Amino acid sequence: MGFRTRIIEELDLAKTYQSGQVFSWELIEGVYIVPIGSTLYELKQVDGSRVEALLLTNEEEGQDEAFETYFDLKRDYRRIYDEIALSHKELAEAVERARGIRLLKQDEDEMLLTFILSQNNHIGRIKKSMAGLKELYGAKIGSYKGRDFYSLPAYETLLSLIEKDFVNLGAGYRAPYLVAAIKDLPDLHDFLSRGKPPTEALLERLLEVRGVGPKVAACIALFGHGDWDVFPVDTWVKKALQHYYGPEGTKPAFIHSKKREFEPYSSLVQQLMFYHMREKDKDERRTKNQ
DNA sequence: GTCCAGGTGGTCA
DNA sequence: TGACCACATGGA
Repeated sequence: MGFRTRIIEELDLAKTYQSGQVFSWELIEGVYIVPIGSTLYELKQVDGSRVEALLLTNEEEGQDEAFETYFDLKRDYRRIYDEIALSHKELAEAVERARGIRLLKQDEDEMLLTFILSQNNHIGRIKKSMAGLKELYGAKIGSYKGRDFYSLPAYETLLSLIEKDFVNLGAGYRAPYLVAAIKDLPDLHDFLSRGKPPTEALLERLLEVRGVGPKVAACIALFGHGDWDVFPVDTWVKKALQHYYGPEGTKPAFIHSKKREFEPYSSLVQQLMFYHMREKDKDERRTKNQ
């Protein structure tokens, strides 16, 4: 089957790209090159909310379904954004700013490695490390305007890597965490092969991986497994909580009760808080430097 | 030079 | 539990 081009509604590429959930896209001369498994797509924003997708690699069985899963195409985001703005008035501005962001369902192993790498790190450096890992040890899946794209390395290859290899990729003190997490992958896969676990059980299992704490576990559950009932709290979401709810906004008990209020969309609320605070910060820096 | 980043592990009270 | 610190790295 497969398609040459298709249109996606309710998707803003730039916002999604900058919402801190995806580290594998490349922005090249105004278009986004998006790898999904071993398939490569070129995505172009045709208007405010519509995107045209073009297949760059060979047609393969099942890739349409993979594409739909990746972009979460069955969910009605317009309605969900409206609902969030309606039931949480304080978030209205953040909702309008973030509208167009979709929550991507990405490869679970890639999310594990990516978010272990993300702790106390910058998005640009996370991207660089992951791109280097793929380029050095993965398989080439395609190219665009002279730029080559690579898959995540095979498990056997990952297993052969040592701490030094990850240090060379800029992983810093997280290198041993990555090595340990890779060793844990077969058992993790075994755990998951018994059927999709409830979010709480998945989080609990992920927390057993060295270098994975509550925040990283929540991100893996969300972006790798599509669990929407999580609420990852990082430095930016902390700033947002303080911004909206004052000093007690960052207390664990308060966060927990807020998360409950945001359900079943707590993950999307978290995402738009993250995006809103970062964009607000960028705006403030821009005006300051004038 | 200093600060900070999609935090976590370890220690101590 | 909660508060504190160290952690490797490089861009702003």
